[in-house]
Amino acid sequence: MRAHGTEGGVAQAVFRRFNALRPLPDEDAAALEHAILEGLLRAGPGEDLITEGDPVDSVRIVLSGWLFRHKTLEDGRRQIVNFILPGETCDAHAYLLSTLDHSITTATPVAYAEIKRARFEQLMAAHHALAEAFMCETLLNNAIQREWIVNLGRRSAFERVAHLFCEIFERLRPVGLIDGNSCSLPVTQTDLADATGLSVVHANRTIQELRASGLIVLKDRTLTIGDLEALKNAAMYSPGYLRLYRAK
Amino acid sequence: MRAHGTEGGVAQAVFRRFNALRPLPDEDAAALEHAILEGLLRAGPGEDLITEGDPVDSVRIVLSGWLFRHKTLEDGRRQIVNFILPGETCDAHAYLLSTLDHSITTATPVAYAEIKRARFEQLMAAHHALAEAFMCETLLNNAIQREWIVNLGRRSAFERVAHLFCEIFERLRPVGLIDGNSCSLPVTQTDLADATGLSVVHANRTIQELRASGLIVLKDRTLTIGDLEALKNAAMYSPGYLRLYRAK
DNA sequence: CGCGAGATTGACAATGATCAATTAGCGTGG
DNA sequence: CCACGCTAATTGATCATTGTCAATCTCGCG
Repeated sequence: MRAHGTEGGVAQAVFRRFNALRPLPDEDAAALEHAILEGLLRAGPGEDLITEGDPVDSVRIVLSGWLFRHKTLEDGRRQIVNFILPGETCDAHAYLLSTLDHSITTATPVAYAEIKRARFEQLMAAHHALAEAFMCETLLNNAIQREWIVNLGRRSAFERVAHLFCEIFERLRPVGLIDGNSCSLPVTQTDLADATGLSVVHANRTIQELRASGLIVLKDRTLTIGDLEALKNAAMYSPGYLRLYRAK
Repeated sequence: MRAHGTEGGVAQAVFRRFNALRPLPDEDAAALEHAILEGLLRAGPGEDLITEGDPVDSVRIVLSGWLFRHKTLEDGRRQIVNFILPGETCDAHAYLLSTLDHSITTATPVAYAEIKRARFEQLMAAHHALAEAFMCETLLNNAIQREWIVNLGRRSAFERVAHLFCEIFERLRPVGLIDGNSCSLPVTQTDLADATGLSVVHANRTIQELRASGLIVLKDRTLTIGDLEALKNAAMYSPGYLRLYRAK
């Protein structure tokens, strides 16, 4: 079963994630792993993998490290539109569009696999379950984007930041990247501000409020959530949107 | 060429849209039109087509009328997460997920086609270009959601509302629903407020500001944009995100 | 030790929310 | 035809949240 990496291998996060989202037949998992191993790459922190307006001709699957999608207005206001966490795919199918509407930048050193469009399409054609799995991933991503819209439109600063922390924690869980009640949070407060639509100053004060209320500890790029239920309540977090996989 | 409805038929909006997004071979268009005609349905204004948490077992394609996707927090705060305009598809592939994470409600009387999952999958399997076209639609929808995140996170109230108007106008253009520099805007100010993350009162004041600055006329559910470029400038609108179709 | 990035603080300004009426438009029943 | 009742739009007054500006602080690193 090494083939689908349930117990190691560079693509472990990917397979853990698919297992939670939409389990793959061994054969499909093996084919994917094969494709991944063909295209291993690395990037340092702060590198742009894709810039808004670039044409896209491959699919990238993140094996380790964090990235974020972001868009910037003419006058410099920046909004982070999503984080991309280990095991996630940058842009399945995005090659169907002419260019990308946003940029993708690494927050940490990142290991990823690049699969060329032709190779990816061939893989999808040959492995139906794999095609469905990537489709599911796109749909889940969609659901996350919608929840971000709610977050920005209708939650207070306090709720927003709390919600983001809950979401990240729950997204890291299936890939095995939480450790007890802690997880890594390798981004600056500026990034958190840009993800929550706040100014840096206010993001900072909000984080301090969260600390003061005993809901989180955030230190040395590590987030610790003492009482996840309490944090979720504070965030008006509704669990549904991340658990959308079809039982069978 | 009646088959793909370029010049009439109930599904005209659908085919106009696909033509702009990703043109279909006649055969595929005919197959789609056939499926649409099999499943024609109507709904009155203010009806919920799908409610958050419902399982989804079909795809709905809107032939005429407006709907919106929305999510509501426990305490009643509501956020409209997108509008669904004529020619657009409610949830291609959504049946892959267990349940929907949001609700879809009609804003006006709506005519739509419902295609059952099995039928839809059969259609996709038989018509590759059709499958790609629906995929493109999902990706475009994704891009719109991201732009909404920027809108809510980084634009002022004035810019937000202006941006929403620009977007709606540009989305109605390919389906032939703009008339000179006017289009229908069949939603209440409460809906606009919920789409832009503002209070109704402030949404109202913002609309009045837009009127006072001569950028728009909004009366009797009709939006008129005197100078679209000026409105786009005021909105910090960047054109890229709606023009993502691949030239070839 | 000095530098630079990131975090933090204080003072103040501004955007947008809330509360509470009031007005306008429209369809219905008498 | 007109009063009533409803929904949507509008207004005024006030309050709260969040942004801006300008320092200062902390800490890892050469």
